[in-house]
Amino acid sequence: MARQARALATRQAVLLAAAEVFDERGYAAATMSEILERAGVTKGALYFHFRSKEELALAVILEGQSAWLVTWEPSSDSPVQTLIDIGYAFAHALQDDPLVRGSIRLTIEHGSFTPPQIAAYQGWSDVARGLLERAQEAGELHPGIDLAAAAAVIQGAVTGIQLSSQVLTDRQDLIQRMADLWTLLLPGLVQPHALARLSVTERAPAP
Amino acid sequence: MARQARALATRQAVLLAAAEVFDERGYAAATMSEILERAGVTKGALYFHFRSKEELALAVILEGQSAWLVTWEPSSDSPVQTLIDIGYAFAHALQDDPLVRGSIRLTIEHGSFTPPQIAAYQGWSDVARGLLERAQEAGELHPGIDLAAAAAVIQGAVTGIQLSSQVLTDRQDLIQRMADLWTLLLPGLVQPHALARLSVTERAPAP
DNA sequence: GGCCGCATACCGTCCAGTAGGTATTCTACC
DNA sequence: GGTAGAATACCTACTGGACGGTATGCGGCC
Repeated sequence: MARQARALATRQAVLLAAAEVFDERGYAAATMSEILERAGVTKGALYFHFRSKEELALAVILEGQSAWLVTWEPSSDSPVQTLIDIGYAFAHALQDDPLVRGSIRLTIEHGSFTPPQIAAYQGWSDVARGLLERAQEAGELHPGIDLAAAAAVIQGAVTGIQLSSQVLTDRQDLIQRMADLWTLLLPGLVQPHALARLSVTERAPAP
Repeated sequence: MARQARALATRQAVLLAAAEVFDERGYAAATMSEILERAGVTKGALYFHFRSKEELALAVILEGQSAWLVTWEPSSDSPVQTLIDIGYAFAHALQDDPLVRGSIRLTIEHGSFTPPQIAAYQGWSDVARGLLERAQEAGELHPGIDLAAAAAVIQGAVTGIQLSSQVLTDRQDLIQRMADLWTLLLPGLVQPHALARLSVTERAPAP
């Protein structure tokens, strides 16, 4: 066994560099050479840790997903408030964490990695769906809401808003766009009495 | 001068094949060889009409945009109804028109073509914004709505829903997802009396 | 001293783009 | 209304370079 610390360090360096390059160029346009260069690592080192470009990309996707899931700790408020908070946490991860950025770009770029992509989309939907179920049980939603449909809409809207914000302002207005989304979306979802208790804009500025 | 009919035909064949391949593989992973093969055209012919791969992609983007804009004729109803109808027209174009599909994929895949991409995103926003302005003048919207923000949210949501639908179901549930979006979104946007007159689901089945 | 972790040099493939020639179609003039 | 010749449209064969991946060698921590 005895995994050496140095090995882990270079593995992380490669992963980080790969995430950056994949985020900037996309999978196909990214070259191993640029990843090597940015990681300050040679080809042998990289191919010792990852057997192919595709395996490296898959690793970026998975690491990015877990890296961002780690940051999510459910707030004790209403389920809908938790959903909103998750959205903002996701937004900040997208702004700050290169691994998450790379992971998202590879996920959005469909083509080569169908299974993990579907998992990522479905994962978001499932989280939203679960929270909406709890909200429905708590009587916070309008009656007759189709939970699966609502969860899918939220997942899609978040995806698209993130993408638009990236293209148009390099994600600088992402937080504002999320607030606008909730402002527009919540009245059709939650009942007024629950709506009044929600904080649509971000509550605590990121530390 | 004297554009020959045959030339136009091959140009169209190339454009169509390119749109298909770009749609399936993305810009970087698409190869000219596959485009040639699918178009039934040789390299010389292609490079006579398009000087480079990038120029070909730009042509696909532009043709796709105009191809889809052509189909849009404003209905005489309320501005918001027009917005809904445009959404459905766009959805059908995405399902049926290869040029539109390819154009959208190249647009979403940011990287090489920044100006036309921004134009595409902005264009959608501007159309939505204009219709919302008219709706506001007609007193159909809630007071205090931020038009620019609402337009941006709608544009982003449509983008994301289209993308999710593509990845998860190859756009088969796109129409349903659009209906779900409007169901959830409109209550936060338009006043009840206007809402009652809107048809959220698609009105006339596509011919 | 043995194996983990990495370095270097190299290979086969494939791809965008080009050079030059050939076919097709239009124009002009008889 | 037929034909020269010019412009347009297209074809074939090729090139140079870059890319992902591998074979083999080597140094340092157990």
